[in-house]
Amino acid sequence: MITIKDVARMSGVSISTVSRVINDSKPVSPEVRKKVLEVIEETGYRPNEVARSLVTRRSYLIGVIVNDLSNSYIAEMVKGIEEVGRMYNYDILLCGSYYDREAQMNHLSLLNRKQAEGIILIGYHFDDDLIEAVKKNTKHSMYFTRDIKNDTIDYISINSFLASAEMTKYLIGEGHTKIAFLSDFGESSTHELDKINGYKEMLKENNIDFSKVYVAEGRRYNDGYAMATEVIKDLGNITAVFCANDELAIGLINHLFDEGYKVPDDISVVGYGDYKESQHVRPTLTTISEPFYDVGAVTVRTLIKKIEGDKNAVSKIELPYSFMERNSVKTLN
Amino acid sequence: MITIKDVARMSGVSISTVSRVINDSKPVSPEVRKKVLEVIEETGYRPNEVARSLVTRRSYLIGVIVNDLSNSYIAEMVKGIEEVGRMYNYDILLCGSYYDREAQMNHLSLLNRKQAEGIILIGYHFDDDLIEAVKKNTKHSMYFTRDIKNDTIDYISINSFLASAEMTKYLIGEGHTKIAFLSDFGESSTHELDKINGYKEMLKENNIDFSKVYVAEGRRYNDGYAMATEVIKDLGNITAVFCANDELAIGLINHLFDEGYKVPDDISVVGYGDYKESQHVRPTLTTISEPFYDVGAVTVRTLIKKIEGDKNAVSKIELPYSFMERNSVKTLN
DNA sequence: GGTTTTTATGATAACGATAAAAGATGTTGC
DNA sequence: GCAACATCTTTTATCGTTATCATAAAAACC
Repeated sequence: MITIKDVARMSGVSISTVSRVINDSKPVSPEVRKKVLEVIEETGYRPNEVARSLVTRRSYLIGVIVNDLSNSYIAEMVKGIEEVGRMYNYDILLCGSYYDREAQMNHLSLLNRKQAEGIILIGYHFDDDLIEAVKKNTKHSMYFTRDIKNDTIDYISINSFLASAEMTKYLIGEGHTKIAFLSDFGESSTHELDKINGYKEMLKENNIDFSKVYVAEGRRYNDGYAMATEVIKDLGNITAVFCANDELAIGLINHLFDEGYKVPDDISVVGYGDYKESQHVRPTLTTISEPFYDVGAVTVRTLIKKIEGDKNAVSKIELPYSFMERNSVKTLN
Repeated sequence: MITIKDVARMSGVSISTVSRVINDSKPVSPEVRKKVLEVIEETGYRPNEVARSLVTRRSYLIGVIVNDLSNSYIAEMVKGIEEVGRMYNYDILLCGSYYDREAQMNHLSLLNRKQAEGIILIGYHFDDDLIEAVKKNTKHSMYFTRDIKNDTIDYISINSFLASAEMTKYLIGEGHTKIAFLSDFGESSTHELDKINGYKEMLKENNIDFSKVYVAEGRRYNDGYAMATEVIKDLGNITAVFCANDELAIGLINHLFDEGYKVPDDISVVGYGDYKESQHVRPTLTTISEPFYDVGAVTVRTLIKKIEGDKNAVSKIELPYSFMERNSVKTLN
């Protein structure tokens, strides 16, 4: 390993001078600069960032704790984080925690020891003590999405209450009055609760008495697939199912298909999130588009602003959603 | 920030003693140990890994350079890398390069400066000079998958020639003789070339004269979608299309569907890779299962072995594939 | 032309930890 | 009782940088 010392020796100057050339921090005479750069070029010298970090007290490291990278929307967010983070010269240390609290705690501690300058938590169900630990140990942090009990933390999200209400309104507009909602974890997070509330509120506003909330075991494809048996039982009573996320919806639609029912002819199904997959299934899925890439991008940008001392960095942001009409809803009127 | 110095002062011992307690590296008397641990507990002291790295010359950092994280199979591999890497106490620094050579070079340089102990490249089309740069600057590296011109580098892959031949054999067994192959980048990488060769070889073995290779613009959904127009033109002449990857296949199937053609009734389509999506579409896709999670896991495990000095670490591994029969092929005999 | 100011460079002390050598204390053996 | 040894602890050097301070040389001033 070649160090700054070697470069100094080989160019016949002191290490301070080499450091100056590298960082452009103080004036250096043209001849000396040229010589030093030549030696650097020749030797392929690269400054050791570990040593640099130690003395500058900057790591340019952002830790991302994420439950499951195999979720397509999470991958999309991470992509946004990585890409924008890198634009600002920050590196992304990825930590997969797979819904395990102990793993999350370990990652937090690790990121701390590694001198990470900020932490992004992606997921829904963070325990209070995890959040306390983050607040206590980390200078800067951001969350996606906000959690039910902690409104003091900084987050980027979208207004799921409004989005959900708009989707419900659309279904009503298409002539549906018997609309069920398929929730993932029920009312355990603000985000999910908002969706249910938006749905119920819009029904109320339209003087529709009927409402029904299914609660799936989880939020993945299989959980939606499993719920189809319930939905099939109720086929006479409902004409549409509003699913809390696209994966649930696709699982549901597929199981209905496998049992011989057609969407949207036999029943309409809509999703939420606009995961990449929702354009790749047939029928294409009518859904709410959450801009996951942008969420990641804005999250990391805000975090970097905070790291760099911007006191005015707005840190509770709701990004706009959009409504994506596709082919999974039947018009009844 | 509380340092080892503070802990030493507060426990009334030298910093070396504190270091020993932390690392269990040399004997420390029970009373002293207890006292030090108390102080650590009280103060919430966490050793600074940056400083530690500098002196131990270990970073426990593995860099992953990946073209596009929004590919579901890549996300799955990264998951395997992250999870197994962490098992062995290594951290994963994620670098997205989006098919940009300059970005790849920058990442390489960055990982070097950060003292990464190993690098994993995930993708297909790495330039020779990138690979040269990796070989020159990095002690240890692994690739997925192997590249056409560089057989000196270490990789984990699957035997795509055999896999492709097996799939072709299956189609022939189902009575197909007019089988087309939809390639992604043509013959630009060993991996892709092997597939084409496996397909052609099996046709030859069965004395089938007909062969036809479409070359798509890229390897994503849209590229498959676009190719449907070509396929439709040939509908009288071919009965099956073997796609180089699942995303291409799904795009193709969907466009066929959108134009009123049914798979597998009007034409059979098979894929390659067993991406998560292939179970979530209807019809479900018959395909070759590449164990992406395992590929990631084995890749990182092998890399760690090399880092830790295991001279015998086998570094050109082909993992077993498996054949997944689903519902996208029509039996003709 | 001597003093002051500017500009370029070098020497040295950090940063927060580990590791090797040296020192202090206590224990054992004969 | 003193040498020899084991056990624990401190001292000191080091990792590869940057930052501060000091110094030498050159430029500017009147």
